[in-house]
Amino acid sequence: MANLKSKNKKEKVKIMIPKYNPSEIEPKWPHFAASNAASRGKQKYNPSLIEPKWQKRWEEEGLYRAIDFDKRQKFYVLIEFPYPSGSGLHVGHIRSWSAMDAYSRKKRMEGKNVLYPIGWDAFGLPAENYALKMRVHPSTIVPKNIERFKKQCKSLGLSFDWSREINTTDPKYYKWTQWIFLKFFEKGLTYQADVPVNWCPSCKTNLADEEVLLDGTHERCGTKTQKRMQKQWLLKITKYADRLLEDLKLVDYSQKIAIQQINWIGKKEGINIKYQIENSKYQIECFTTRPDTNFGATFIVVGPEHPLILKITKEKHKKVVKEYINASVRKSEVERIAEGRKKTGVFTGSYAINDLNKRKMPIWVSDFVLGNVGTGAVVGVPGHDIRDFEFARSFKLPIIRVVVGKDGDRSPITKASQVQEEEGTMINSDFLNGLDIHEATKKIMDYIEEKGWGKRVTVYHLRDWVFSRQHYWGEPIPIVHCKKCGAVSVPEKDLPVELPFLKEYEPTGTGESPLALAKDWLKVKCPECGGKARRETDTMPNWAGSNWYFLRYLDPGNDSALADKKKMDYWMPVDIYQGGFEHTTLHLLYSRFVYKFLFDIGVVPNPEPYAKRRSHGIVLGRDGRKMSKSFGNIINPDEIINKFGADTLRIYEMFMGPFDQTVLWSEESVEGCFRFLKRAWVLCLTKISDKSVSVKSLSKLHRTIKKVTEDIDNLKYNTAIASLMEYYNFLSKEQNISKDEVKTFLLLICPFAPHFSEELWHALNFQDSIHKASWPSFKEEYLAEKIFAIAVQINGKTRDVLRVDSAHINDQQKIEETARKSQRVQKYLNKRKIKDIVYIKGKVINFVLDNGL
RNA sequence: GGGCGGGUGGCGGAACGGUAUACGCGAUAGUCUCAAAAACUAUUGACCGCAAGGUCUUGAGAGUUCGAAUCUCUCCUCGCCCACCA
Repeated sequence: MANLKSKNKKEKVKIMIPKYNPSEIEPKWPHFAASNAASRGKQKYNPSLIEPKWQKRWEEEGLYRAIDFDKRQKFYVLIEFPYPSGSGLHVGHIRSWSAMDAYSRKKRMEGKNVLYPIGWDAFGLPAENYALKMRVHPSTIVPKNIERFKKQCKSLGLSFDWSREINTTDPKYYKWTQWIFLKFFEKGLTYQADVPVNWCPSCKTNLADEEVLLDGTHERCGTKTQKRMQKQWLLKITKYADRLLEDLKLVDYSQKIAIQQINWIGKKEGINIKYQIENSKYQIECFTTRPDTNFGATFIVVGPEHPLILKITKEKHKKVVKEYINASVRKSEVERIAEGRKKTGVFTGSYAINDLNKRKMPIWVSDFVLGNVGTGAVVGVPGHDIRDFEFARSFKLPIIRVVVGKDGDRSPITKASQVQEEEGTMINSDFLNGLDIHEATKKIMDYIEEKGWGKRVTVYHLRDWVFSRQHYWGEPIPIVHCKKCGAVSVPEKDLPVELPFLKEYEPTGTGESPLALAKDWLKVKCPECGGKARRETDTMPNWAGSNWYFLRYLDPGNDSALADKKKMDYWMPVDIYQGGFEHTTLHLLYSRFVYKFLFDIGVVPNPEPYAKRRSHGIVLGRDGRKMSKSFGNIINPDEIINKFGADTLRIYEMFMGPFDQTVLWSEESVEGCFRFLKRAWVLCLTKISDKSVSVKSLSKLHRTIKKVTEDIDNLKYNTAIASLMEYYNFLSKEQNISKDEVKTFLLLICPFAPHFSEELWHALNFQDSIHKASWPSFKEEYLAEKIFAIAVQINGKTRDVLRVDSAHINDQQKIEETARKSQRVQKYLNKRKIKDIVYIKGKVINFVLDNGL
């Protein structure tokens, strides 16, 4: 792997860098052997000839290597590393990577030491399933897929630093994935607990949520899945909930992403209230964010998983309650969805007492109450909660109104639409009467706490992270189970715990991981007592390797740490992280959590891994549907490259629409981009003269520089390309164009079309690579227009346009006079009173007329 | 049910208080050709008009403004994510 011979590599690189001399390399491509810049003008634009040539040169020269500790300012550009699927690169990958490639190239030209790396996220279910389907071992199929991806990446001319390539399935890599797990274990942030999992009764295996279709069936066999409990490893991400929320202030994420994370963490302030059960030693605790409505509580509902149920159920109700519990556990997602909001439930025969008004509230069991939300029990306030209202209606429980909304209606509530309000005043609530609901909430919380009936709590929507899978193709969890010592961590020196090679790796049917079949591998001595012990057989989820991969790029060969501290000091945090919106609440949040943990134990230098995060829109098929084999609308990038070349594909993917929005694929538009490059090719080779550049041309040139510069910075690629096209159109209409203009045009387009521009750059007799050149800068003095077009409006409608020299644009009087002289304007001004004249410098002069006509 | 985005020509989209429809696609006509393709040139929001010119137009409706696609409110509609979250 890439980490082996770093010493050798350095030497090699030295030898491999020849002086950049195009004439020397020409003979390798006989097609160009005799050509010079002038005769090349007759040469048609042929990407299949020039693209492989430059890709080879760039690689030989190591043009895109990032250099540790370089004096230039560092800039770390990160894309989500792909899962190397069997179907090869997707146009969606290319969109994201070309965009960041353009970004990286521009940053390099601006003098930054850019790190733009790539690697492979190759563990996980898709790889395992694909291997099962093809009847090959994942360890043989994964390298093949990687090869294919790599080849495709290279044919696109992406400026990745290949010397830092990583692979999550490499034991040298996952040694550190396991090491991180051990640190979590050591710090008490992992635990094992029974968690509901999806069970396929036909395949006799647990399934990940991704494998269960919306209708609750197993995607591969179509059998209805069931929920059942299984012991799993969990990570305590909830301990970091507050910091994950707070520290969003430290980073620049697009608003959409930040909001989604905030909602996902879902911090809520509320109160846990304990209700005494009548004639019983038990109390039942309910969480609520609306204690102000508690005088309106008329019943209590507990979820079927609630531990107290059978203890508090009266004898004559026990049979019915047990049946209900069993039925609801067996109920699949499908059935729940099919039921919609229809409420079911059974009465336990017990009552709880509301201390506030001594009301007896019947205790019911219903599956609309979820075991893992709040306390698993709710206090029913049917007057002001829709679900409670529906439940009360189904079982004829009393409904009391305790809040009146703005309309002041005090009649009893009979419709769901009358329930719930954001503003209102308390009624029927003793000492709360007349208070605004927000004041009332505060007052009653104080009161309940004072009386000792309950306690304020903060709850989160975020749950602890289920971190184990019963599948083969993942990192083994480095834990040993000993009868005497319990779960013991594998000593650090014994890492990695390598994944044993198993010929048969299909799910076992017992719910245990296939690793349980590796009999020899299983048996170990307990690291603590030396007694007989057994390895943990669960593997990690596919998120495990991607939690920290961006650190490994900094030091891919390190065998004594996940990465050298000094290198992390230099490179972290990631300056911009670009990826799919679908990862906002999973990968993005998880990896922030892991990074924060590593920060706490002194491994990484800062509290947040990504300074900036942006996401892109997905690419849909031409039919407007998601690209998928079953729709037959998948675009194969290789075909596009063969037909039009990588540069056309890259330009098109940037031009197709706003980067952050969903876009449709269009073959015709790809051709349009190809035509653009073809025309520009001819222009650059044929039209150059020695004539000096006109003021008008300079102005257009500098405005284009400004536009492209800013658009790339803001990820507005579609308008960047549009302005390059506009600039081409402008140049093509000029009689003569100068070498300087062509030069700048090439510099501006080179982040998007790196081969095209490199070839023409050399045709213009520049010696070194265009990608080592400096990014062009614009001068304010040239930006200013010489002639302003000022719209003359009558009551806001444009009637004429004046052409005014920039020297006169401050002279309102003169502009007014000229405007009045215009025939088109006079027609309207005639016989009408001018009420007002508004002049906006250089833009508009508006005559406001009396409308009394 | 909740959250977040959108709705502009035949299509993808620009503009985001100041000349709506940049750029590209498509379409129409022409040049070249025996012919076609390619390439090039011109036209291309709708309606009225021979023309000059005029009227209308950014999902619908109201409002703010000298001026609104852009800001505010109401409604319609499409997409994505989450969802019996107490």
